[in-house]
Amino acid sequence: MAVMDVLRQIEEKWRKAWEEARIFEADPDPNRKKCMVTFPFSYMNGPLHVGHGFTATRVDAYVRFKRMQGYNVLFPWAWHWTGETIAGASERIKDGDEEFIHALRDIDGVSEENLKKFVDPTYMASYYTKVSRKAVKRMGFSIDWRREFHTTSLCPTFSKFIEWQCERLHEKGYIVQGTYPVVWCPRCESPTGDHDRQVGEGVAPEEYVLMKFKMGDAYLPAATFRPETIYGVTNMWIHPDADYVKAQVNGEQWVISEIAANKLEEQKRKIAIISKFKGREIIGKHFVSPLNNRKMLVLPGWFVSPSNATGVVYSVPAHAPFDWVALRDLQGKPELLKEFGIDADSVKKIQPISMIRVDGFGEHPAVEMVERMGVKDQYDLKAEEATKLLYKKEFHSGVLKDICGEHSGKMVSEMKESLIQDFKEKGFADSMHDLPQPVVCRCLTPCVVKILEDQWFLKYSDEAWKEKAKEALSKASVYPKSAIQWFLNIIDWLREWPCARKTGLGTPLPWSPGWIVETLTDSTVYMAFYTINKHIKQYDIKAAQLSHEVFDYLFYGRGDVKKVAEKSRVNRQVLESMRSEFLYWYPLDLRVSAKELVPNHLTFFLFHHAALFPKHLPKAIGVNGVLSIEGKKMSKSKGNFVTLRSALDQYGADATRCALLLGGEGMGDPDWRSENVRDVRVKLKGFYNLANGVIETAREKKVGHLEEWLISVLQHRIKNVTENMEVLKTRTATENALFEVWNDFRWYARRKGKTDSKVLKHALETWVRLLAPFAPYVCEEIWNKIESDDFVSLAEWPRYDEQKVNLRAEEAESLIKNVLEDTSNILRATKMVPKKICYYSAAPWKWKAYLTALKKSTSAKITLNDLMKELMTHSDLKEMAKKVSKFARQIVDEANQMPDDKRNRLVKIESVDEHQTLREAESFFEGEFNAKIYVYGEEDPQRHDPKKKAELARPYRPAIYIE
RNA sequence: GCGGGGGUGUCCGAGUUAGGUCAAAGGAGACAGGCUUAGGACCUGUUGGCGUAGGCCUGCGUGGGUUCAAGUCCCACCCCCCGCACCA
Repeated sequence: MAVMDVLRQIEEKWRKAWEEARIFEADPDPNRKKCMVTFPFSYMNGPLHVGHGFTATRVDAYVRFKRMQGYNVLFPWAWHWTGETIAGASERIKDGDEEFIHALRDIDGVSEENLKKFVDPTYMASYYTKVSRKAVKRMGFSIDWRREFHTTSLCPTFSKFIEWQCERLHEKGYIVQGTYPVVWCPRCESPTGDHDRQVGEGVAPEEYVLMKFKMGDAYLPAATFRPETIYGVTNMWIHPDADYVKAQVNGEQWVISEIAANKLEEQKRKIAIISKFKGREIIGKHFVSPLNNRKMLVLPGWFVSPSNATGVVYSVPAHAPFDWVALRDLQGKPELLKEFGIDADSVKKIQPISMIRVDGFGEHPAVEMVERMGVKDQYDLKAEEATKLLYKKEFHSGVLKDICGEHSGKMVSEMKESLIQDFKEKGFADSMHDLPQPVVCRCLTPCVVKILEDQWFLKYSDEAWKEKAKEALSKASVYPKSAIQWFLNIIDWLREWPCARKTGLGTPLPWSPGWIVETLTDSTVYMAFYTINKHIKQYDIKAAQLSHEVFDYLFYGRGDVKKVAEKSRVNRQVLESMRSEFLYWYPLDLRVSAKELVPNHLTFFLFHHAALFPKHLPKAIGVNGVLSIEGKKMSKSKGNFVTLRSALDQYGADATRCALLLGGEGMGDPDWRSENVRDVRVKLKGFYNLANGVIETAREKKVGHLEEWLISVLQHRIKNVTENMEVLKTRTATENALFEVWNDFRWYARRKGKTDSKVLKHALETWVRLLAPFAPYVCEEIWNKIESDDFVSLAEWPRYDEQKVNLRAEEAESLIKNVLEDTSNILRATKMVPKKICYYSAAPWKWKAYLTALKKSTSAKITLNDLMKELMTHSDLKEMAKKVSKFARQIVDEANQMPDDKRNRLVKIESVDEHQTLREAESFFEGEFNAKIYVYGEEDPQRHDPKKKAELARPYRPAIYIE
């Protein structure tokens, strides 16, 4: 039968068997230690892919491992429907977005019939939930499905839980109202996030400082990021052909571009247009500096963009390359000024005013920069680059010169904020938000910045809350440890987080109609809901019954059960059982996610647990890398998107699981390569065959050296896999459980020449259990053939048994490996075809000297002198002092440099019977080298030793002679 | 820019916390042999270079340094990936 068929049948068989036996359903059991592990519910706007599979398989492997260790393990599952994306996807289908529909049809495998129904977001979500649930089951994840749910008001009982959660946060002052600038689509009437943009990904609103220069009865609010340069102003730039307005802005008259006036209306300004005109109409007029009433000219600047901030720009030619080039353009071409009726001389007279000192530049950095880079004129693209470079330089290392009044002598980078503050207080400055680059919504509408009022925020800026989150973090184990610093940085960096939106699926904010709880907010403490959802479903408890009092009782033990039961009409015993179930399972023992959730979900998870469940803080957090596909980032549009289902169809569950697990651990990004997965599949089939062979042929009861060796090394594998699993090093664990053990078996077979030992079958029992968390299906099948009665999924995890460790057997085996290697090496170097190979084991006195040296070097480095002194206290050695001293010279360095654990091991086992060990391996060596093997003691008078090799023998290093 | 993670042999990928067992696990690929004969199957071995005796040389991003000894420690530099907010 083909590989796939056998494995597929096995999978089907055991998936059903597990389901029927309900072995993954977990109920509280006070006699057993519990372990609750979760995987973040995934968003159902598409099918699960192998990226989900990677993290989830790590979770399941851990869960299975813990279950086998005897823990009462709960692994629940749920689905995330909250947010705008599903609704947005439906919208795109309604609009007939071909590219999008194509992706759903070809990658997700959605039928035409279903596609039509996708215009209903609820249908879409439930469709993907159904498909994904099937894939999750096929993967062999050991889930208690009785606790399953999905989010949003479409699951009213869960919605009630979210309401409760929000109320409690609100009460504690962690949800507050505030006002914030956002990128806004006027057509969609909602904020436009990065993913919803056609143009302008990554563009965020920036706050421009507006320096207000008086011009007649109005102000020219010039927009800048560098308000400190006001000390170097020489003139104003206005685009002559752009549309400007004079407008009443919050009680003042401003001259700004018409576009700017519209923008300001979205930013909480009261705007009344007084007049409209082209820019040229104010060119040639004078304005004054707010600092000292210095009079300056408004000049034509064609580089000015009316759609950037106010469309009014002040000129600092000493420090701004654009300003200098534009001024130079006018000075060099007086004819440009004619049409504006400006006197060319007065423009010629304008000199750059130097006001920042910066290393590497003289008086006028902008002038130098323009010359260095050869910027031709204000239309030259290099002007932009020059501006950026100089800005950076002056910001980081610039110092304000004496003409800057009270700010003189200060570093630009250090005084900027306080200067803005100061100017605003004095009424010289104002500000506005704008986008540094154009942003266009997916609906093709250009976006603006809108100041949103009365939004609801999670107050992550709260210092006390941050402290609690950090404490929660410090109490949790984090795997890998290197993620801790990242979490700490994120906790510090987090500020207000908008926690409600106007559109999309979700739970309405209970106290503020029209707002819907945002997706990251409703996914912070929902794991607590798993503990009680079993009862909610079992007893058909309705949402209306789940009042805040009920949750308060369940989670906090607040109130009188009798009254709570009466009021909610939930049976009292049920309530009590829910309460104790929560107390049993919570806190969470482990939550694992990909690292992309560190800056948001996982940190929020900590914050919210610290706020709502301070007595039930998560015990551990696992973070892993993000899976790529054939070396590239997974993406539907690029076509390299692998759904879990397609992986299962092609490779089966065990291979998919193992390939994912072997892909990586820690924060490194694993890679999915179909070639690899195929190889893993073949490997697993090989394992299956090997195991069957061992089971069928086992009959030899005799336990010899090699059997002892195998059982001994197996102990190290057990220890290794166990220790790595404890810290979620799933890759290392899988690698050891699959390949390293395999190699042990292989070496055994090679040495022994046959595989009919019962010990081998016994070792297989251990091996199968070690591998079961990773490849549960095939292991279940083999286990069944060995044991027949129980599930390997419930079998006892192998225990490291120090009694079974046989260091002497291990050293003896490593001696054989070394001799094998040395012999091969000699054969390679000499290109001989051996007829006869002689091995000479080291003489007893050498062993004695060797062990003396090792023991002596345990505590401190030894010298040749010291060693000799000690050796000479033995009369037998003293008789052969010359030989001994020659030998001692050889071993003193070896003893000193030997790693401690190896030295300890050798000291502990005293010595191996080298001669005997080699004798026993004679037939093995004969088979390997196809030559006659002779084993002698180095001082054996009968030895065949024409080249006098025997005396070279050292402990663990027999001398070799080949002919 | 800020923050996090990385750069290892043909490729993937351990090892770096505690320097020596490291020419460097394991897997893949390649090569050779077996099996058997067309199957991308299975088993075994080899896989940095050199070498007529178990050795030597070169090597873990680059350049320095510490040490008897460095992939592992210190300093400087270069390069790659990821996150940076109203979005799941």
